[in-house]
Amino acid sequence: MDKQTAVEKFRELGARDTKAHAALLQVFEKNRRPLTELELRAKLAARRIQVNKTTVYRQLAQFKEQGRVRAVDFGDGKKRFELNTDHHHHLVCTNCNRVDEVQAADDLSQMERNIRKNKRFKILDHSLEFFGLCRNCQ
Amino acid sequence: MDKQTAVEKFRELGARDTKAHAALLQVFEKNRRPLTELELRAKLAARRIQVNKTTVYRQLAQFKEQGRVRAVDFGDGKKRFELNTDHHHHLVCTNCNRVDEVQAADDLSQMERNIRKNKRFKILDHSLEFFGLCRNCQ
DNA sequence: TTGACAATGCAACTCAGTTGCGTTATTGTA
DNA sequence: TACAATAACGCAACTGAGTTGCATTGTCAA
Repeated sequence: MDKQTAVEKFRELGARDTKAHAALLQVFEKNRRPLTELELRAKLAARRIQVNKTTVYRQLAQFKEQGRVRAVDFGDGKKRFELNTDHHHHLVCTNCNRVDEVQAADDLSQMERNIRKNKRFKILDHSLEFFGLCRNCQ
Repeated sequence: MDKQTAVEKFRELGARDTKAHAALLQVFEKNRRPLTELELRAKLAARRIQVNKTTVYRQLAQFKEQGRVRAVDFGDGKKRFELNTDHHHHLVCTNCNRVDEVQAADDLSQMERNIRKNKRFKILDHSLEFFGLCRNCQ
């Protein structure tokens, strides 16, 4: 998608180019891992950009709707968001909280075919996260 | 594990046999799917057993510590708990919220071996949930 | 420049889950 | 059976993530 098309789409949606909007996308570009609202605002604050948490949540909802961003859940009661690029899974170190990622191979496709066939369940999405110890914490 | 051993362990831990304790385990036995605190208390209430939510959470923490129960996360901000029996994954219908399960085949073992080898990440646990439409909702 | 309306900030709120503390109940022992 | 130790309990108050209502500000196209 070239810039022209991006701007067109942007306008179509009635979205406007604001400071918080642009800054948030930059933070996501620079930190390619799932971030909480608190982490996002800390990153913004480091750039001397003060944004209210309500604003952050509303931008995130918009990004999600537009498919730019994806929600990730590590099961600790906090929503995390990351750029919706290639499909991958996470390796979460339960000791130092470091998050790495693994590209999604087609390991799951056979499982998904079986589910479709045996359970007649139509899969639209899935979440797969691994928890354990990173190389430094073992 | 026979009853004798179970009781011994129970005593070792200093745990006591209370109404809430026994009733909760019965609810888990009868409803073999992930349940929220609210659902658990509703099931208990149906049996004319009034239990405070604090008590439920404390029992759940104890069950988890003992390995009797496992926490499951569907990404909706609520913790769910189910009996920690065989390892399986969930099929969550995003329309009617019905939850089915699939036995964990060894589909993931190759992925886990690759992660161990390539990332030197030691996997201790993982969570895999599928979201989509059950046969009735398609 | 201006009018429409999207974006923002703020305060108040909801809801899941937790904590402190005084009370009650279970258990092993006397 | 009585008693002391202490686990379990209920209640109220709290925390923290996320949401909502509303008045204000900022952006954009005409």
